[in-house]
Amino acid sequence: MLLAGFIRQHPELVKERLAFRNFKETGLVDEIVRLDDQRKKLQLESDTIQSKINAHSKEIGQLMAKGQKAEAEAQKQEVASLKNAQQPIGEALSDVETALNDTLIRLPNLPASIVPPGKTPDDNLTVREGGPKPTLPPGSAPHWDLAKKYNLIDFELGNKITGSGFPVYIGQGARLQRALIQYFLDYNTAAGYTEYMPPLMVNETSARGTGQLPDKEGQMYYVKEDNFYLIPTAEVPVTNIFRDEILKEQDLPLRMTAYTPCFRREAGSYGKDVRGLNRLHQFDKVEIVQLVSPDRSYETLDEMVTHVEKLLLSLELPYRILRLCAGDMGFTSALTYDFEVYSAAQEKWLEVSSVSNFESFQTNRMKIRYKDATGKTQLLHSLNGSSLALPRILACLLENHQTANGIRLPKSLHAYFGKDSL
RNA sequence: GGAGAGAUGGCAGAGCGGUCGAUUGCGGCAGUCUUGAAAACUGUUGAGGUGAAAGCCUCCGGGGGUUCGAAUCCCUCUCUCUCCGCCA
Repeated sequence: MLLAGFIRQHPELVKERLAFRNFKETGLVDEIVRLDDQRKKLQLESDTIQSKINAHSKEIGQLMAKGQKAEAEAQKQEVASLKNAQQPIGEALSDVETALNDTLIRLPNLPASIVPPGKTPDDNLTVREGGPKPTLPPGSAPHWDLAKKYNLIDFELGNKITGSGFPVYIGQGARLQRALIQYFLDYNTAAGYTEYMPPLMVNETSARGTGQLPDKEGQMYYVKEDNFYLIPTAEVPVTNIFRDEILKEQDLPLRMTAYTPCFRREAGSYGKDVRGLNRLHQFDKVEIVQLVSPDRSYETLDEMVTHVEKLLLSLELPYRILRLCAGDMGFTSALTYDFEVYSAAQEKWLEVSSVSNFESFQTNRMKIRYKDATGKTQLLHSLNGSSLALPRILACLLENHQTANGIRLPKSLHAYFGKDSL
């Protein structure tokens, strides 16, 4: 969440940036300033009384030691009246703090200066395109037909076992999944990312830390018995590794990568958006996360974009990089680049990675900090991206590389898959 | 799931209800010594709120209670360890 101190200092700037994001309730900004004023005032009052109580209590101890019971009793009376005066102030303070926090958590991140204006995906800015554009042979098919033809994925079987959006990968299909995961992880660790295997369920505090709660409550699978959430992305457990930590400057930057299945309820999705591998309730993804000093986060974002771009190039897929407009960005992000690959048979672009800088929005919630060169403790910046999400990559590999006698695999996968085609 | 023990600063580990934000050791940082390093010695070393600063306030797993006063007593939750049960 945003820092209350920053909002106090720049209320108009905050309102302007929130409005740019098409956030309607900019009045919350004034509300926050007002609540924070109250908080300070009440805290000062309460602390002043507490200070007196502490002094009296200390004296009572000394009087008791000297056996001056009568004087001690008099002091006790004094403390009792102070506590009476403090009680309503303390209650008001606690109410104000709760209200302040509840309000702060409703504000999305401020968009970075280079975020393009706009409200819908149509307003996103195409930064660049790359990769080979295929010319499909006659009789070419969308991936759900190819998956059936080569017996790679059984969607109906998934329906039987669980429900829609839970496909079953079979034989070469399963093997290709494994090959992609292995390839992506190796690619990331070669670039200096440390591999993690985190839990697939997280507690409420972790879900709150990365901002899934309260924003996306209904989008996560929830285990009521234990109050756990199934992770919608490895970002959640991996970023939370460093929650409540104060890191040393020489430990930075921290680079993490993790393969996990991801679980999303995708309430409200329908129609051709969910056909085949386009949108699933469970899918595999390899994620990259970085924690860096604030002055380096945008440089790091560019590095991560290049990192993902090279990975896509190695898969020989046509891609484009979009800088998301203010209205299309996620709640927690300051700047996001989406990667889309072209699904040649469907003739549509599919998002396969989303690389974002959250600045201190997440680290403020999670209290991920470091000691800078001057010894001052300050918040780190967090970034993450997919490198990469598997299903749509698989869809595009199948569609774009289909030939009359099989599906050709890009060179980068030959060793991992053990064959050059399927 | 049952029985018992425990949770204190980066780590280890003290702490009679009052002067404890907390003894001590290790680690970290700075200095002395040294050509340099090591060793030794000296000092220093948690976080947050408020304030220009001095200071004041809060935090000893989380929450609640008793008390003039709680790291210390009580309740509760979570977690860890030991034993038993179940089990990949």
